[in-house]
Amino acid sequence: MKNRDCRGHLWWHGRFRGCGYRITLGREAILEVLSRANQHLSAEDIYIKVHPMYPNIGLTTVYRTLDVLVDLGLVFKFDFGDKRARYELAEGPKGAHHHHHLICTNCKRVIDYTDFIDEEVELLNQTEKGLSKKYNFMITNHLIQFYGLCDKCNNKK
Amino acid sequence: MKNRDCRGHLWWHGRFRGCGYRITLGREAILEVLSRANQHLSAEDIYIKVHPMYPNIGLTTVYRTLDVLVDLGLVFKFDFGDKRARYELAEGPKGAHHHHHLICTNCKRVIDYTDFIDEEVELLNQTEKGLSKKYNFMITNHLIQFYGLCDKCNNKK
DNA sequence: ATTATAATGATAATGGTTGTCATTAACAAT
DNA sequence: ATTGTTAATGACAACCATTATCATTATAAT
Ligand SMILES: [Mn+2]
Ligand SMILES: [Mn+2]
Ligand SMILES: [Zn+2]
Ligand SMILES: [Zn+2]
Repeated sequence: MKNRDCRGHLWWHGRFRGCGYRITLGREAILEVLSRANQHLSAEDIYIKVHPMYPNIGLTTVYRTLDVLVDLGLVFKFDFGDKRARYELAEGPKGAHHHHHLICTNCKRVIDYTDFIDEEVELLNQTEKGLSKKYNFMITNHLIQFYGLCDKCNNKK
Repeated sequence: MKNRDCRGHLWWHGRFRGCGYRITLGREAILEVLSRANQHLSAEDIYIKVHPMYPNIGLTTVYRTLDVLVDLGLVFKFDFGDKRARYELAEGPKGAHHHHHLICTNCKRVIDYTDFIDEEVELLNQTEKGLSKKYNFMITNHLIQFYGLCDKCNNKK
């Protein structure tokens, strides 16, 4: 019975209810899968992983729930160049764990990194501030991906 | 008769031939369209714009040519969240014009910005160097996009 | 328990992109 | 200029992730 507060609610229930969304078994199962996963799951990945605990779920519901979660900012949706969207929890019970990505253009491996160097955090803040002012643009989020060859693919050359 | 060198070759012919690719009318037309465009074109956009100067071209050829151009690094392929890929010349006769993007999550407008603040360039270099060492990852490119609300959409609230 | 309606799931449809294959065009060799 | 090799093309079909539809069910307020 983890990740529950004193009223038996999961950490995301409040945010959900606050926006008029209902708590359903399917949504519980999908969020359970997302919070357990440490990879970047596709909609079908999630659909398959949810089946054992909730066999009646439909793939359509997975897509719809993911849309809601993305809208709420609870989940990030990524495009890593394979043809399907990839989803990843934006924040968990322990809080946010924002990170950036290294993507190998050869083997398509994706490496998360959260260990930003100080300069990177500082630069991002300054850049966002500068851009906001210059273009009168309210920045709420960013996507930063570095492409290249991972250690394995680089050694093969 | 612009963008030609003394032998009547367009600027990209050398790179093309060097990789064993042939110069065809369709490819000339597609690159012409790409170099004239100042927006982010979809494959179909390009197909339509090429028609007047080369009516027999097929959409398949547009896709295939774009694949080649992306492989050669002459064109960048982007995903801005609408369902189609967007293409943009990576370098022209005047050289590269790398830039980053501001994307309005409301009206989907995309703003290019090349006027990096000095710190941004410096920080990017440092970050790439740090990541390369830490993960033994050879970085060849990066994608940086800021999401939020553009001036118009922000004022409507 | 009743009620209003959000959510679901089976299914069909959509649409951007890719595969197939016979034909054509590019270009190196002659 | 002619020929031969083969990359490139285009019409068309197929693919497949994602959406739309709609009758049914489950949620939560009353
Ligand atoms: Mn990640
Ligand atoms: Mn751009
Ligand atoms: Zn790799
Ligand atoms: Zn906007």
